[in-house]
Amino acid sequence: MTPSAPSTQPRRSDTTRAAILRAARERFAADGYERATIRAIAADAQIDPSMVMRYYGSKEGLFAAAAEFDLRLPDLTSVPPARLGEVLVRHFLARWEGDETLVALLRAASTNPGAAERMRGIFADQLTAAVATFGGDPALTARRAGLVASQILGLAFTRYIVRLPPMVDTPPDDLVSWIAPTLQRYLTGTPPG
Amino acid sequence: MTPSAPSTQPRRSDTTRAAILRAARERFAADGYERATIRAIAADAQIDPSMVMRYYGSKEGLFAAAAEFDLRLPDLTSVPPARLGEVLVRHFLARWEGDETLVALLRAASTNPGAAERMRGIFADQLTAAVATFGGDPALTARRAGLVASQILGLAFTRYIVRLPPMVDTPPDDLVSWIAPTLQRYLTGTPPG
DNA sequence: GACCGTTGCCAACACCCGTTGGCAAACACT
DNA sequence: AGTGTTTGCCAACGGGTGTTGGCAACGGTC
Repeated sequence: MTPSAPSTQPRRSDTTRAAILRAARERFAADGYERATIRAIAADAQIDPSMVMRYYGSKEGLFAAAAEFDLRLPDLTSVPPARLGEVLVRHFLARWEGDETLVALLRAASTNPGAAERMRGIFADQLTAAVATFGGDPALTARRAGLVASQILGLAFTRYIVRLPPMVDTPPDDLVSWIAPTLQRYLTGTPPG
Repeated sequence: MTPSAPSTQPRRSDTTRAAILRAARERFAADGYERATIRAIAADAQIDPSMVMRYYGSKEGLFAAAAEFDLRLPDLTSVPPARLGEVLVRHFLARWEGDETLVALLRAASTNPGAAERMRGIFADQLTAAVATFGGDPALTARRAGLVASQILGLAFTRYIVRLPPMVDTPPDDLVSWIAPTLQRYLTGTPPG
């Protein structure tokens, strides 16, 4: 049984656990939740499928462990207010390309309620909190964060999931130049109407 | 066998075919491609699962028929150039709320390669063509269309799939006000850099 | 060396899936 | 009335799924 105390002694099976998690992230990112089978993940990790069950309880539990994620948003108060948009797009692009966990989460969120719930949590909590740090009308922060999420997730969806050719071919720097002003306005622009 | 000539005499089974298609769209939109089972769709349409196979060949064939879709983009040349963004957001929002086909396609595109391919076709063909109608640098039209798609699909993804609370709660008119300037710049703005 | 928890594999269970073939009733047409 | 086609259902097949229990090998502890 998994001990309840956090960070106990290292176990001999830690390498296996890590191999499972890595294979799970790959499969979930490539195939989505339902098409990524425990058997395939176990084969990638070169262990028996029953090991996955022992260490993670169930497929849902494995996904929950594999989709653990932190946006690692930088401290926005130390960023020149006029460059907030640029910093954010650049950060998200780098975060997305360097870690397939977010792609796994994005793919799975379309069909798996738990994944959607986690996505909601990440963007509602972490992003909204970051937006709230630099003041502004509190009644609007949630909406601003939502709009930012819509453009960021749309970028990821078209570039990494659907793979629209223009979005795949455009170099990251060009994407930043085009999209930064959008986020800038969502974050600091005066509300329309 | 399905006759090759288009629009032959109406068949007695047309109502069944339509019922299957309607149920399929609902299920695909609600559950995605893999979780929407033929058995469930048949149960919704109150017929036997084997009927689905007879009329649509396979699950892929059924999805292809259910995901037949036209953006019905208006003629953009008759729109005041300064209001292009507003017209587009409003059109997409209405199109999305009134027809669950697009939601089905969006959900399925995350995990089903065929669905992703069709999504690529719709946005690459129809949207790019519409963007091309009002001139501008031809080398940039694909990129402009891709950027528009990223914001539109991000809006749909956060509002209808992940259901981020701020995106769900914001009234359509407010969404139009916020997002229209984004599309306007992607469509007609001068390229950055 | 004896003991006990850990790690791993094998075989199997129960279930659900897409898909198929055959058969009865309903219909259309002469 | 008789014939051929269409519509529909039933039962089943083959395969893949998540999940479980038991059993051998290994590791550290006394």
